Amino acid sequence: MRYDPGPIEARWQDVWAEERTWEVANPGEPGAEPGKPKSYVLEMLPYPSGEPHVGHLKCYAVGDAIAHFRRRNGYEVIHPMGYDAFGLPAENHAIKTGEHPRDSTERSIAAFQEQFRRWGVSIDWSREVSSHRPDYYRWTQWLFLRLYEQGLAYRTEAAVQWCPKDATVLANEQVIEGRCERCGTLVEPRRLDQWFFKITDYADRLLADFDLLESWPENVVTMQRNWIGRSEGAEAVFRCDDLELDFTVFTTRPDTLFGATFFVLAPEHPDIERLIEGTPNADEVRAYVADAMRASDTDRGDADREKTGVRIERSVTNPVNGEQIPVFVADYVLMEYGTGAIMAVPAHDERDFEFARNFGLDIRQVVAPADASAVELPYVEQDSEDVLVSSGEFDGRTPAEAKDEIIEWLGRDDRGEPAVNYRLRDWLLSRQRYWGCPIPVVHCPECGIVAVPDEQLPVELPDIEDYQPKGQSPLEAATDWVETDCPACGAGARRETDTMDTFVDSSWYFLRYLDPHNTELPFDREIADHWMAVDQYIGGVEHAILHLMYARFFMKALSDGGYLDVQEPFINLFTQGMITRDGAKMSKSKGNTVSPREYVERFGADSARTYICFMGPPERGGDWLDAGVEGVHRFLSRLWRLGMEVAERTDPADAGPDGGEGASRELLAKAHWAIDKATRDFERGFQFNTVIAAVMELVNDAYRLKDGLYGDEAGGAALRFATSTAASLIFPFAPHLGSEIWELIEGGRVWEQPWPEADPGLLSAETFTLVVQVNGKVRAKIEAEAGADEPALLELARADERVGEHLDGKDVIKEIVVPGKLVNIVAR
RNA sequence: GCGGCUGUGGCGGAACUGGUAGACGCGCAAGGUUGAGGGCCUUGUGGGCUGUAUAAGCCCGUGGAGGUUCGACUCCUCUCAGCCGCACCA
Repeated sequence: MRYDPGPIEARWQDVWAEERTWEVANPGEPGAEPGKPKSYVLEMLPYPSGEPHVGHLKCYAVGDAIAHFRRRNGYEVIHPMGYDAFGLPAENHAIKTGEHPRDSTERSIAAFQEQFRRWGVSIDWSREVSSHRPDYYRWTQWLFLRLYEQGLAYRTEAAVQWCPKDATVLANEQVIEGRCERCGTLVEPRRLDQWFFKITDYADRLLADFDLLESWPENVVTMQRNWIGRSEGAEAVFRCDDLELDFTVFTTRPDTLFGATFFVLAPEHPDIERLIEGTPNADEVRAYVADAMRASDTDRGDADREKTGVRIERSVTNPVNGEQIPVFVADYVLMEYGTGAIMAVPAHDERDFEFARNFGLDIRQVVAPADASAVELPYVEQDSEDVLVSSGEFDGRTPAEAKDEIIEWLGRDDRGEPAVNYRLRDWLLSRQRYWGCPIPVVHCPECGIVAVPDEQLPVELPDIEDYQPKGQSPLEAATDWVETDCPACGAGARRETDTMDTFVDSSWYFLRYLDPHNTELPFDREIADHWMAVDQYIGGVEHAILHLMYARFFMKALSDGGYLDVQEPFINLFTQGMITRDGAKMSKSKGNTVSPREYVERFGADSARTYICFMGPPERGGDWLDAGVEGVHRFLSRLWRLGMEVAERTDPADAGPDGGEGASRELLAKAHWAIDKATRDFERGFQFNTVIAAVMELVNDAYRLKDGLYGDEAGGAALRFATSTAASLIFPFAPHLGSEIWELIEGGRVWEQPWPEADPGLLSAETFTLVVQVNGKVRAKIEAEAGADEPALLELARADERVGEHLDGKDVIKEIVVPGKLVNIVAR
């Protein structure tokens, strides 16, 4: 007899599909269980492309284990699934093949559905959504309009990052080292009208509300903090008297204002032309600016690059001391950060120092150690003991004191004020692409931008012939669709042809799952408030910044609009590590991919899932080894055979598991130990590898004791209990086999059973192994009675022959006794 | 440069609040079952040394160096290596 997972898995999958086992009802609906606490277990929704890979298998195996564990611990678990179906890969495929992205996407979705069912993931399929379907994106558009009404969506001309290959605008987050995240092409700047979400309005709340989270990986929080990049400091006004032009700069070091010896503008700064007009080297400046604009962001972003710049024949006034300081344009100053202009303090800033050295400019030290000892310039690191020098009335103040005092002093006559600056930019959400959610506005020559009325939603994506990007959205070609009437005045108007960034779609999908068939609203507020927030979110770290921050922003914006209560969408976040093959990231080009389908067919879904959870802590990555899957498959086979043999050999009428001695007692104790161990490790978080190891130990012991290999044989009741317990504990990882063996031994459905509880009476043994140390080194292990007190344990320890040898001729200085554990005798 | 994480056998990894380092699995080895192979079952498996019919014993060992402690993979200081994120952010 041989364990053949195929028929077993198919059978249980049919049961779950026919009986709709994993569906849960909303409050007030038939089947709702208001007595139960809710738990929203959610894995990041997949982007359907081809068929699922091992990363998906890992994500859903981990999430499913959590979902099962919570269900059996009395929670009403909502565990839905959907597809993030808009996006570039499908569109690129369409460009190449001419196939409609909808067709390839639907095909892929079918493959994902088939695999998820085949994996036995406990999904509530009645809540399935896909972002590309009109009944979903209708609500994406609806939500966009609500944000628009709240003033959180706006359109403006902006210097954007343009990918020439994909012919589209990219968000900051999609530009990696100056290259398109997707295709690696160097990004170019362009000025275009673009749609933005005002995420910057929420910068402080996005920071503060980290406090509302229970458990997020530290590194994700840190990444978001850095991305938001809040810095406190001051704005100070440097005036160009010639032109009566004020330049505000942001600085985190107002204490060094007296050391500002020159002033630098970013090449993109809008006032450069005014400044240089009529100056002798205007053309030289223009040439520099043109060069800088042409240089790629990668080149400009390189901190090691030689500092270049050009002098503008103007000066500005340092507000703290009235000094006229020279003005430069240099590309090390970025237009995107602060005001695009800086005060340069070469003595206390490495970049300014380098620039000053290249251009022979004054370097004036204004902060020095308290003992006035010489320091090497630039002196950047601050010490709280430092004092200001050459700073007029502020000499002798510490930098911290000086910061506040100088800001206040400047503030008195409007030369400066405290300021907070962020690295975070507004979210550029428009894309000049076809396969996305249309932005529901029209452009009317009379009324300007007009929102499409709610009752006309969805603005459906029209079919087009040619997907090739041409620098504008391919939707421009759908003339019948583009030309429309203004909803406000009825005059001829044109539809917006940009589509939304797919991150908009995925910023609220977890709300649609809650009320997926609502035709009046994206979701009912009461239902959303019932299920939200997500109690456990699971996904890859690659979404640490983008998706997770956008969804947090959406939540806050919707909450401000009164659409729901929750501030933070994901209370607990778990980020899984990546599975590699031969130590390398899997990729089709390397040919080292692992096809879940192949392994599921060969070893069964249970083996593949259990292996993934057994590889190691799931937050870490791991290298996929065929031998590892085989090992887990061997273990599941052993469990299956154990079940078969026990079912045949024993009888339900065998005496109950309460009694027993010898081998029976030992096996029962092991089973209860495994229950206890598995439960504690589950509750600790994601310690799946040790949960599975505990079940393996139980199965090993059952094998050892069933035939009385080392003494007497375990009785039928003990064997039955051990076997069904193993099935019950392995169920969250291997749901099919767990169900099969449970049914075989106990009858009924294991998932309807509460999670087992360990019997404390069987957990505590009558004896324990006393470890005896002499001077901290283990010298003996003695069986001792569980309740033995300190003197008794000491006596036992001293009576040991080896211990005696090690104590021989020595004076005992100290004796440490940890009851139930060990004795340590210190002797000299 | 800044921030975060990780270093334990041949490999993946265990070790809860300091108390038997190496659970469990892979690999490897031996024995059993089998016509053979596979499969399955059992046993062994950190390194070194002593010892032996079988035993057993001693020393070393969690990246490295110190420290705290009766006792350290675990706590502290310094240090090395690797991975990830951000990076001219004023």
